[in-house]
Amino acid sequence: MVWFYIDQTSHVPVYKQICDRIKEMVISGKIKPGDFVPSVRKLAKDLGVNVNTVARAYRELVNEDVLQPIKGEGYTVKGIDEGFVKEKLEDLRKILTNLKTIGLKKDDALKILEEVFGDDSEG
Amino acid sequence: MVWFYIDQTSHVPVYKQICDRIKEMVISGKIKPGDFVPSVRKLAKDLGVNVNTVARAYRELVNEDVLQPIKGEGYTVKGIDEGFVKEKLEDLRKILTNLKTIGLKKDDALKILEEVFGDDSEG
Amino acid sequence: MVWFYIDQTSHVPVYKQICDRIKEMVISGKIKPGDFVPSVRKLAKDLGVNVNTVARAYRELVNEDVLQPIKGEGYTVKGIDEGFVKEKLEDLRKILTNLKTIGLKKDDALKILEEVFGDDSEG
Amino acid sequence: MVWFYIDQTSHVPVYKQICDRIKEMVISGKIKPGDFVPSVRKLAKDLGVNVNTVARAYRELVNEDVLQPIKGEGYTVKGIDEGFVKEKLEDLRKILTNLKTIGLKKDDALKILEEVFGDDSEG
DNA sequence: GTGGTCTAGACCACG
DNA sequence: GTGGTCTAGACCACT
Repeated sequence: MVWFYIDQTSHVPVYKQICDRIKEMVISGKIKPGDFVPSVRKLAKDLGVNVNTVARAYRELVNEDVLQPIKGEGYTVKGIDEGFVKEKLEDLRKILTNLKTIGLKKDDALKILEEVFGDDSEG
Repeated sequence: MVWFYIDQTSHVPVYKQICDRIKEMVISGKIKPGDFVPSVRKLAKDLGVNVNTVARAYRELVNEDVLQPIKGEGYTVKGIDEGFVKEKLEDLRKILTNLKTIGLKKDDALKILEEVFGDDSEG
Repeated sequence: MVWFYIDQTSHVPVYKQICDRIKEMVISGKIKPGDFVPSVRKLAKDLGVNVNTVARAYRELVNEDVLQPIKGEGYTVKGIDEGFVKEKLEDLRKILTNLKTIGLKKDDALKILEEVFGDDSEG
Repeated sequence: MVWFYIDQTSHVPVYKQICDRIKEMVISGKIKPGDFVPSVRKLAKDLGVNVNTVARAYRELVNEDVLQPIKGEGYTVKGIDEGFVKEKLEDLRKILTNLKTIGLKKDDALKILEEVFGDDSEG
C-alpha cells in the first residue's frame, strides 16, 4: 500500500512533505493514536526516497509529539499537532490574498471552491 | 521606495520569491511593459539580500520573457508569464483539496474567502 | 579523467563553454541519455573553475532539457538540444560569409575544409 | 548610410565587433588608407550604441595601427592588421573541427560553402 | 551608474 | 558524498 506521494520537484523538503502527510492522516482520522505507522524502511521504499529522509521525518514528528517511538517495534501515533490546521488555514488566506492582488475575482475563487467541495450543503 | 518584502524563513528560495513578486506586479498592472524595474543593486539593497540573488531572479525572468535586459541601463518589463496565474490557481485547488481531507468544512473555507474578498458583489 | 578544457581568454563565458562542451558530447554520443555527468564539484576541480560556475552551466542545461538533476545523486543526461546543431551551422555560414567579404577565395576555404575532414569520400 | 550592424546579444563586446567590422572594410578595400572613417558621434548614432563604445573601438584600432587620429578632424585609415585574416581562418578551422566532432559530414559543410560562395569557378 | 561573470566559502537538504 | 542556495566581494563591458 502506498500511503501518499512525494513531489520531488517541490521546494518543500521531502522530509517536511512526509511530516505534513502523516499529520494530515492523523487529523483526518485515517490513522489513530496507538496505530503503527509504516516502518522507516517500508515507507522509504514505497515513496522511493532515502531511508534517512523518512527517519528524519519521523524524528521531527516525535519532537512534535505526533509520533511515539517504541524500541524495537516502530512508531505509533501519539496525538495531533494542534497548530497544524491553523498553519494550513493561514496558507489558504495567504494564497487567496495573493490571488486577489493579481486580479482574481471572487467568483473565480468560488468556482474552484465549489469544484473541490462539491455541493455539500452540509459544508 | 521598498517594493516588497522577502520571507527569509520560507522554504521558497529568495530568488524565486523575487520572481513571483515581480510577476505579480506585472500581472496586477503595477508595472507595465516598458517600465524599468529597480536595478539589481538597488533592489538587493532594499531587500537586504545579495546582489547575485537579485541578478539570478532577473536572469530567470529574462528566460521566461518577463524582463528584457538593456546593457548599461537596466531591465524593462517585456510581458507577462501566461502560466503564472494558472500555477497559482492550481496551488489554490491543491490547498483546498488538502484542507478538505483534513476535515475542513466548506463553510470554514467560505468564511476565509469572504474575509479576504469582502462583499464585493462585483467580484 | 579530464573531459575538456576551458579557454579562459575567450569572450564566451566559462559557464557557456561548459554548456557547449556537454551538448557536444551528448550529440556526438560520447555520453548517452541516462549517463551521469561528472558531479558539479568534480568538474569544477578538473576544469579549475569555481563550483558555482559549473552549477550555473548545469542549471542552464536543465532548463534546456539536456540534463536531469537527481537530488543527492548527480545529473544524468536527459536528451539533446535540437537547436544546437542548427546554431553551429549558422555560425559556420556567418564566418564563411565574413571571410568572403574580406576577400577569401573559395579554394582557400576548401583547402581548410579538406584539412579538417580529410579525404573522407564517405563524408 | 549605415555601415554595418551590431549584435547586442552577442558575447563579443560591442567595441570589439566595431573593430572587426572596420578591419574587414579595410581588408576588403571598401575603405582605403587615407580615407576618413565616420566620426565617433555619427557612427555611435548610426549603430545605436554609446559614444564611449565607438571611441573605445577607435582607440584600440589606433593602438593596432589600423587608424590614425587627426587632431580636430577625425580618424583616417592607416593600414591593415596583418594578423586579422589569420585569426579569422583559425576561427573557421575551429568551428569546422567542432562540427566534425559533433558528427557533421563533409558534404553538409560543402553544401554550406557552396551556398555562400556560389559556383565561382574562379574561387 | 548599469548589467554580466566569476571566485571563495558557507550552510542546508538529501542519499 | 550529492545538488541548491546564498553571501561578500571582485573585475569587466557598457551607458
